[in-house]
Amino acid sequence: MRISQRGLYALQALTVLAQHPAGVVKIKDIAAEEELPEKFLEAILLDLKRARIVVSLRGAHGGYQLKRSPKKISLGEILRRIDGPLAPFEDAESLRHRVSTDPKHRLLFRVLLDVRNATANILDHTSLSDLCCPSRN
Amino acid sequence: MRISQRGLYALQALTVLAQHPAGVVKIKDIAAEEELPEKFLEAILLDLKRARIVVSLRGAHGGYQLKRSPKKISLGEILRRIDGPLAPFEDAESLRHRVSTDPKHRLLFRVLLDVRNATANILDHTSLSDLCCPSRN
DNA sequence: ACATAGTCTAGTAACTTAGTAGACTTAGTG
DNA sequence: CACTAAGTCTACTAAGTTACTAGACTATGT
Repeated sequence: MRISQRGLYALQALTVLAQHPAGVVKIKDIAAEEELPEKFLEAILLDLKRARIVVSLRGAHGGYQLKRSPKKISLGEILRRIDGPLAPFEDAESLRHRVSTDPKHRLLFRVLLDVRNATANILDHTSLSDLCCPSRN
Repeated sequence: MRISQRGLYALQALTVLAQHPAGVVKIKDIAAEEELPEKFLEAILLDLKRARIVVSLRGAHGGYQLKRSPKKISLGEILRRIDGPLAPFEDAESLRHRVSTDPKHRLLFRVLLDVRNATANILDHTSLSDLCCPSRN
């Protein structure tokens, strides 16, 4: 896997929200705090909303907040949503179809699967709260 | 990190070479055996040659062979050469420059570093011989 | 000299990424 | 009710990357 700018921005934005557990935060404020391009961030937050990671309030005094406790939101969940599967290869299927013929390929696939699992293990066991407030875990 | 077609092809080609320890193998034969686009493979092998992973012989009866024992060539070395660093982010520097300001970023960087290390540990400890001839390790 | 096989330079079509522009909708305030 | 602040949606685009291909060149064995 590879984390895109989009993915990185998502993580940054969500840590900002994690640090404002009380109320909603405006896109503009998130963008300002983390120095992210506002319009781009807009699209990212919309995506995170559809993924039910954040909720939004429209109109004056609107903004975003986390839908769940930061403890319950893992980096794995976020990055899978934004950047797709955590595996080091495009899609498992195109790899898997080669596997049948040659035992070499099966072994290679196994190794790449191990890489994915190692990555997922870390990312799925690290939450937003681990990032922004390690004291109050 | 993300393994490109190029990286995958490189691994496939090298396992073919690993299975012909005796002599040289022609690009055409490697391409045929693994069903890879010949001209593309050509460029990849040239790259692997510059990386001193394979050696070539020109002229009639030319071809490629591994420069070292398959046991001594790790997937990490190959993929780093073809696809760049094994880390899940573009370049460490652009991430590192944010780190200074906010402790959040330091923690994020740490997690991503853990991912890279986990990936590297697997890939650097798996060799070509692990892929193609697990019996005679 | 001729055939065979690697080398090198270029280019290109398709796709992805990282945005931007601008109109539209919703909700609070006076 | 008008105004304003804020999210939503559609569409576009510039730049870069990827996965190739074409074709001329060079080296080697017979």
